Formats: sequence, structure tokens, C-alpha cells
Amino acid sequence: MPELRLYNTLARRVEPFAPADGQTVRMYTCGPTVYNPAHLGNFRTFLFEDLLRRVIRLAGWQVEQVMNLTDVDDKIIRKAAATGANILEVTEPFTELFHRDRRYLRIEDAERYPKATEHIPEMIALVERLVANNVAYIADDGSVYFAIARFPDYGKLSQLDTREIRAGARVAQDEYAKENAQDFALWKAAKPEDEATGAAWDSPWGRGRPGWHLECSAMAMKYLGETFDLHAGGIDLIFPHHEDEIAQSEAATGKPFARCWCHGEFLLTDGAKMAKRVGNVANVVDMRDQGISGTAYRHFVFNAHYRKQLNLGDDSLEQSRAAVNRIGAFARRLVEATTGTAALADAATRAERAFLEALFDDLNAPEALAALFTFISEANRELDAQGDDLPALERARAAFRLMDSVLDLVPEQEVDADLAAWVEERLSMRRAARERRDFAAADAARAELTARGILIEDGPDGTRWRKG
RNA sequence: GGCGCCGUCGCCAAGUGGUAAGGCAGGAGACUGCAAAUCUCCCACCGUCGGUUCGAUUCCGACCGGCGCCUCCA
Repeated sequence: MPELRLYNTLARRVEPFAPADGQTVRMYTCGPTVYNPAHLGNFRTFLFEDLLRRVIRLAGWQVEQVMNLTDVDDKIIRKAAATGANILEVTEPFTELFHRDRRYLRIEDAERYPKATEHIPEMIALVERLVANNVAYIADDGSVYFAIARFPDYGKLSQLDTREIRAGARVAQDEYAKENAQDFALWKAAKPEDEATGAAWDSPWGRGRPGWHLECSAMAMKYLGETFDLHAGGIDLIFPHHEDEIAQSEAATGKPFARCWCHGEFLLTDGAKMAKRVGNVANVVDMRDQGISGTAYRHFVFNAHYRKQLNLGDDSLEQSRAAVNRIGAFARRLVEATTGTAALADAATRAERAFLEALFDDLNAPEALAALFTFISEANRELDAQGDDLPALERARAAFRLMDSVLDLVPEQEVDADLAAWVEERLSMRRAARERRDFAAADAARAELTARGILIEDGPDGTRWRKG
């Protein structure tokens, strides 16, 4: 088993990775803000994290993954206020949708999905520690800020120069009385709309709500400990979100926060970052409506390295759909095969090795995919050869199982009973026609099937069908 | 202005100091009643210009082009 190596943003290089206790990888992944459907760009990151947790298990460790759900923030409050609703009424439907979309993409369940609103006491306690440690200060209106000037390590993750934020970069307007423009809110004093939407809680500093960065620190430490193994998220979170998490966590505990930080690059569309404000977002439901499977999107995402920008083009998903169909055809063939050859076993062993090496080398999924496809070609050739080596076939099945346990790319064949019955009827008509060598009638039956998106394959043991 | 990334076959995309994975699409053939699936074969000198080197797509520099972060953001 090769050694797992990951790019650690903190060190800016690829390093060996292992959990501190040698057993369980404790990882925190920043989840969605549930005020909107998560788009495909968001899901690129979640898919990268899904790959990460699966590879960690492949390395022989257990995973304790926490993904937070941000269910209180400016946008949620604005949306709730606009309709006179409570923030919960805004966030609940989108929380459900997030999980539905996630499952469509076969993203495994994290061990926990804590919500910010259910951890207010933990957050208040954290702010109190920071105030006690004299790195936070209370403004006149009851807001509490973190003073970055009192935390010397500030900037170590993003490596941004905090002494001067230059002209050109937009600096936040000073809504409140901050000592330094870059100080960030730990606790925000309640405004009327916060109260109106149920987004305000009692605290030692008066009514208010937590700052965004605070929730991740509080929940990560509650479930994973003050120091944990891995913290992942999108690359845009490096600054300020993760930088601020480090500041407030380490200033409170005096201990390192996350041991390793991993960040996934963006998804672009039409050459620009996919983002709501750019107006180029696509959602999982859109994809599903177009008949694109979750596996096709997985393939598209894994076909590029997670630290490289990836552009979603017009036919990207079509290409991936075709690729994934090839994998599905092979999976079926492997199930139905009855024997193999010595060369098949050899191909399986080589494929596994190449696959693991690729993935353990900073999650090189494209190369792992290449290993899979090379295996598919070689195995198809050997299966054609009609050998008599049964253990070799088992070896091949095991290798494929291993690879698919990480990539999870075999497209589903949802079986609609009515459709299946209709298809079987056409097929038996076609069989009868072929037996009397009435090929015109046989082709007509096939044309009917094709028109409904059913593809058929004649084999030695009869005809097989599937949805295209 | 600061920080970072990218430019490899028609499209997507790995990779290496000694002449380049894989997928999609395409071409020729085998198999098939015809298809489909599968198999065989074909299909790139790695943005431009310099430098380092015995040798660079791979290192360095410049330039051209594209993207991201520095503000809510996966």
C-alpha cells in the first residue's frame, strides 16, 4: 500500500498524511449555506471531499467527517424578511434539497451535519474565551470583534500581507466601530430584521447572532477536538473564512487547529467561475431533467485534478455520459462472465497498483480513471479470449470492485416495470421476426425501442437491453 | 498593486529532463442478417521567444492569452 500524500495549503506543498491517532481521520468540511439550491460548482467541492473520504478509507483508516450546514446568515435573513418568514422556513426545504442532490451524485453521508443555529451556546462560549484572552473586543453596539493585530500568526494560511490591503481590492465599509478594517465579527448585535426572522439569541453582550466564521470553529472543535486532522473546502474559503477560523480557534486554545488544509479548485462555466452573481449556475435538478446521471457528473469532475480549474462546456456531460456507459457495459460483462485468463488476473493486479498509486499521490483521479479504462480494455480483450481461469475472473472482479468503491461510476439502471414489460414485448416480437428471417419487421421493432431510448445488444445468449 | 493557477490531439484531460496516459469524437478493418457491444489498427512533437543542459513539453526568464483570491462565496 503506497503512502497517502496530500497537498497541504498551510505548507503549500504535497506532504505525507496520516491521522494523529493512526486510526481515525477527523475531518471538517465546510458545507452549504442553505438559502438556495447548491449548484454544480458547490458540488464539485463536495465531490472532491467525497473522493477524499473514500481514499482515506482505502488507506485503511476510518473517517469521522463533519459537514456543517450554515442556516443563519445575511442572505438567509434577507430572504426570510422579504416574505415575513422565520429563517427556519427558508432553510429547511433547502437542507432537504441539498441532501437529495447529494445522494443523486452518490456523495456519501458524512458522520454529522451540525447546524449553526443548534450550536449557539458553544459559539458564545468560544467568544467568551477570546474576550478573556484579550484578542476580542466588544463594540459599543454589542457586537464582538476579533482583533487580528493581537494574533501574530494571522495570514499564515492565505499568506496575504495584512499590513496593507492595497488600493484596488475592496475593503469592507466600516459599518460598526472596528479597531481595524480587517477585524472580523465574532458576534453581531441584533438588528430589527434579525429579531423578526428568529435570527437573534441572548448573549453576555446582548441580543445578537454569530458571525459566519465562528460556527465552523465552534462545531469543529466540539465534534473533532481542539486539534484535528483535516479541514477541507473550496479554494475561495482560504481567505477570509479559513484564515479567520484559524485565528479564532488557535487564539482561544493555544493549540494548532487543523493539521492539514485541503482546498478544491473552482468549476467554471463559459470561462468564468460558476457563481450565482455571475448568472451562470447549473443545478443538479437541471442536470437530472436532462437525463444526465449523477455518475456522469462524477466522471466529469474526477476526470480533472481537484486542484485545477475545470470548465463545464456544452458537451462535457455528454462526453462523460458516454464514458460512464462504457464502464457500465463492462460492469455488466464482468457480472455475466464465467471465466477468465491468466493475463486477466495480471491486468487486474497492474490496474490496482496504478490506481492506488495515482489516488494516493494527492488524489490524482484522472490518472486513476486512466488506470481503470486501461484495465477495461485489457479485460475486455481477455474476456473475448474465452479462457478457463476462474480465479482470474474473481481477481478481476475484486479489482473492479476496489476501483468502483472509490469512483462509484457504474450508472444506475432504474427498472420501471411498465417500461420493462413493454421492452420485453418488443424484444420477443423481434426475436420471432428474426427467426423467420423477416429482418424488416425485426428492424422496425428495434426502431421502436431506439425511439424510446432503449439500446439493444445481441449476444450469444440472447438480446440484452438498456437505457441509453 | 499583492497572492495563486493555467495554456498538451477536433473536445475533455494526465504526465515526464531523454522524444507524450486515459476518455469523448473521428477513420479503416473483424464480428453481426443489419446494428449495438467488443476486438484490431490509425489519429499530438506539448502557447511564443530566449536561456540552462549532451538533451526540455518537463527547469529559469520574458512575452502573449485565459482564470481565480485579496468583498458574500464551494
